[in-house]
Amino acid sequence: MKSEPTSFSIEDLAKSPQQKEPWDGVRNYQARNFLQAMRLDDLAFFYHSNCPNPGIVGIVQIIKSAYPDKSAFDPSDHHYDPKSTIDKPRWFCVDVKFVNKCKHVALATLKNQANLSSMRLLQRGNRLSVMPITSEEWAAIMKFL
DNA sequence: GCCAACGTTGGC
DNA sequence: GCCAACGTTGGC
Repeated sequence: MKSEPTSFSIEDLAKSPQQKEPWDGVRNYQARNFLQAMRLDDLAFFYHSNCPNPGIVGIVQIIKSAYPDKSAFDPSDHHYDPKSTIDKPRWFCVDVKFVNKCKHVALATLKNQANLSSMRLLQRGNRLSVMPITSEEWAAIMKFL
């Protein structure tokens, strides 16, 4: 799960009440589908994007599976989408809980790993803010921590 | 700030 | 349905 640290960082999540937040504002169909594929208690890496040192910075846990994203209903919200209604919600979010901050694993480090070359995060033109990871990739990255 | 990649919009 | 225009993402 990717976030720009200037808008929401792993530190922000750690400082949140009960260290949990809805992961809302996702407005891409493919990313939405990945959110909906998440299951209660799944773990995810928290990735800092669009910053001086992009990379994995921590681990979060899904503590509530996909439910309608209220920010799409709010006209004053930056992520408002009039095409998403309470009766027919188009966008969804999950709740994530802070698990830990980990050693920073830089994007460059991930790119240097031969066994991670097929990682979705590393594919050309990837722009999804939420994406799946294989158990093999997860295990390989855990060895850095 | 630049630029490549990609998604969305809307005219036709 | 095609495609140009535009907006966004995100590494560098």
